[in-house]
Amino acid sequence: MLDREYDPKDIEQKWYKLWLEKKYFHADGNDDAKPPYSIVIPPPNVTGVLHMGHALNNTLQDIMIRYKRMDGFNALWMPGTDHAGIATQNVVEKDLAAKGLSRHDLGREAFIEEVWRWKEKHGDLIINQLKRLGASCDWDRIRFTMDEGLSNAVRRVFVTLYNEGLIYRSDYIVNWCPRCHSALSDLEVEHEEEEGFLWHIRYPLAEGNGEVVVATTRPETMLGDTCVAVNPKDERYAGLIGKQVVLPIINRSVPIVADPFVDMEFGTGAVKVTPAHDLNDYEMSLRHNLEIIVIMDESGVMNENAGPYKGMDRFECRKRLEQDLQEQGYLIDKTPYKVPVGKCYRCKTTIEPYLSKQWFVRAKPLAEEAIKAVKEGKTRIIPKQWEKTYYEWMYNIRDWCVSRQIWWGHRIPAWYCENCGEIIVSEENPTACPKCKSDNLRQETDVLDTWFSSGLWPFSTMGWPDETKELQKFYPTNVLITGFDILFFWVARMMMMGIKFMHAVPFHDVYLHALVRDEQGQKMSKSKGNIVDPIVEMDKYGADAFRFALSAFAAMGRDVRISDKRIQGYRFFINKIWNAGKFVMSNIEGFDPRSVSVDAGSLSLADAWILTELNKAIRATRSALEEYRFNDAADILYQFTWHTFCDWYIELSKPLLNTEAAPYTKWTLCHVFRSILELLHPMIPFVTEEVWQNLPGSPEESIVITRYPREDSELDFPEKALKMGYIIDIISGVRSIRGETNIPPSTQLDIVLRMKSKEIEAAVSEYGFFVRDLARVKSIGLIPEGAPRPKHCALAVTGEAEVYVPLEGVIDIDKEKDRLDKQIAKLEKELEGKRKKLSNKDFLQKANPEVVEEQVKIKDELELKLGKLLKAHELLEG
RNA sequence: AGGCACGUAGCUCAGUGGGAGAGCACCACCUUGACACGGUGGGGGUCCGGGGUUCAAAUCCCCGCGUGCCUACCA
Repeated sequence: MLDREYDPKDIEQKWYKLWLEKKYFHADGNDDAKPPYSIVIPPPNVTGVLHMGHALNNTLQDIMIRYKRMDGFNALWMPGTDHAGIATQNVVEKDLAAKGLSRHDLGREAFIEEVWRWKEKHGDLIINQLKRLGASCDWDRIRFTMDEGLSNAVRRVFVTLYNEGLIYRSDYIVNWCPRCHSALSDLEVEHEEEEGFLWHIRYPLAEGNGEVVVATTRPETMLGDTCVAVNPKDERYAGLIGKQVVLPIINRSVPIVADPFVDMEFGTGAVKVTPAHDLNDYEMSLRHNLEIIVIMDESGVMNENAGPYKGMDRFECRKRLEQDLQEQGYLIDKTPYKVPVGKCYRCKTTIEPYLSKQWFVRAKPLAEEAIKAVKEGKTRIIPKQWEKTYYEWMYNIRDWCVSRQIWWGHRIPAWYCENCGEIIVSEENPTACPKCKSDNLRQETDVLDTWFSSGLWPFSTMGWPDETKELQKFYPTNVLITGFDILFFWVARMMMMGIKFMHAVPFHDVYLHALVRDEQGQKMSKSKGNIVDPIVEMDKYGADAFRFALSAFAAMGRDVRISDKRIQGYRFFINKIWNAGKFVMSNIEGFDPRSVSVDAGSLSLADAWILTELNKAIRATRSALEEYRFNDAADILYQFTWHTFCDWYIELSKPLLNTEAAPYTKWTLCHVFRSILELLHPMIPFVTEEVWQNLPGSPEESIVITRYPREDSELDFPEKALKMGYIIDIISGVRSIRGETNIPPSTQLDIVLRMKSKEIEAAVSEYGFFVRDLARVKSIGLIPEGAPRPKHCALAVTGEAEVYVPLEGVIDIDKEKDRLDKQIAKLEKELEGKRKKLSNKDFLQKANPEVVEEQVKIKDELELKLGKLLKAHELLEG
């Protein structure tokens, strides 16, 4: 028997523990009887804490995997965490800093050990939070991107790509974070517009009196200028090309060159060129064989090439330089200007374009295959609108900078021979240079971008490069569920790597869900203080309510707006289920569902109706889940559970439970309610298990492994369901009159019905008690069609009946007149539109005949209803 | 600069060619033996503006206006 109120806390823990003990979540690699179904988790950062995005993402995955598991699949949900190079290193460095230490104090090896210790200590926090959410991952298989197996995969991939010329090492301008002291890929830079300035600076000619004025948003880079460029077509500067100008302050002479890249319209049409600190300038320097001068160190501090500014931070330098230029008369103009600025996605520090030697993946050839796979439908991107974004990025893909100057991560398997300069890239640590046999080898200190290893996730987690039974069975995975924000970061790279190394796409479907925002649609951030903490929500309302809220809002627009209040709303839904459970249980005590065999003949109208409705709900839910329409699935089940089952069927069952048909009603109550729990289980696993366990005659030891409901044609009774529908309409009609004319619920009514057909009249005669009970009616009179209408009555017109409620002595007749007036006005407006449409010759000629027919039918119905209402109004007059 | 979305009831959003919908909020009534975390009934909308296609447009097309987001080597 269930407690008075539903209390999630103990119940959630109890069941999750049992599910683990029973190993329900474990997918058996040797089970060949069931078809496989697999999902790999987007691995959260090992240092992470569960946020709303994780909660949404993992709830959706759990819904799919639980659904498929129940539906007879060998379902594998592969879990794990990501080592998150920069993020994790930052966290541990911060921790050290609190003790007054830097990573350099420890040295590389000791620092890495420290990170591992940190991981051991805090790494399972987010895993436990996922368990709290109810995630049914196969925890026996949990992986970490730095595990030995996965690290081997990384090495294999790196070496293979290098040997095929798809990885190369080169000097290039990269996005440098002066705070993280590392290069970043293009994707790891966030672009923002900042309020800045456009400075106009005078560069005097080396010989003679002329000058060239350049415009720049970053005056400090002037110190590294190696030329000034103008457009060859620009007549203003035609005579100056080839001459020298002198850089103010540092008095270095640089040439004026002509390059078509220069936009004549912008600024003065003359560009200062700083090859070491700007990508365009770098490329221009290659075209003109220019000198390259690096003016900052890796912390963004000016170096010896900056002359008097050496040792200053880049922004301090800008200020001082501006002052000096001003004083010495070189600064001509300074106007406010919106400047695009790149920021480090980890620490928001302004990125410095910086010339350095880095490792790159040649992305184009890999991208081509990844594009093809989607074009050919081998992988579907859902919703489809994202396909275009995917193509757009893939077509314009640039080489991927994969080296990072940090310590935590997969160290690049490359060695440099100190003797002959040979580069050795190998899976095994080399002992001697293959070229000069020297053993004086130095290993590359850079590590790989975290996304490099994440890109291998769908197959590295399954044991690749070994040929495992898991790979054979579960690769490609069925679906990847993730946020659209990492479409390029992760999805695109898994596609490239999966196709390259497995010769098959990593997943058949990619479902991209929205980002979670706050009530006002704002991105959640600590600084805004608008963070909704999943753990807090689960503490307050339970994991089920929280999960249901997430699935209900999953596909609404592009954002998921979550608020405490909405979660509370679904908490009420959980409680509703609980209470329905209490009702069902108390009424079927001692009843064995297996003692009854149901058939069309034995079932009452209400039983037949709800069973038919159940079939509809099953069909709709399944198709919603198959198409990842999580919100639809949630809506359908919310509606069916609350309004169809609780509001109508439970109420209808009450009178039935006192009749001799009671066993059938008990059976139906039990069957439908059990089905509801099973249908809902993937979304709200805990409460459904608790209630389900209390129902008699459950086929399995847990709802987790019971069969997901399927449509049952044996339990489909459309004719009876239709009749039940008519009776429901009559009840609604009476209630409506009662409500609108303010007849108190305590007043028992006498009503008179006039039915369209004998058949329905018979049904109403047999099941009049439904109307009496649910509409609080004392007596039901039946009059034949064509018989005179009773006087002083309120009228409700349904499809199959006219419902008369005598009002004399019951309420104010005028109120009923008002009510009818309103309905008449509404109908007349509608009718007018229809008549107009149907008198339009063009419509009759050109519209689809079925449409015309339907419109005529609607018009007839409206007219009939209107006629009855007008008549009723007349009768009220007396 | 280009791209992708979005603009429907007070709020959050469904609906995507033929009778304007849901949840929450609101109003009225109701302590009926599953549930007041409840029940019953109800009010509320120039479907952003303008033009076009069509017999018919919230729905398709174009142009505005507004709002998000993504991409980009605009000094």
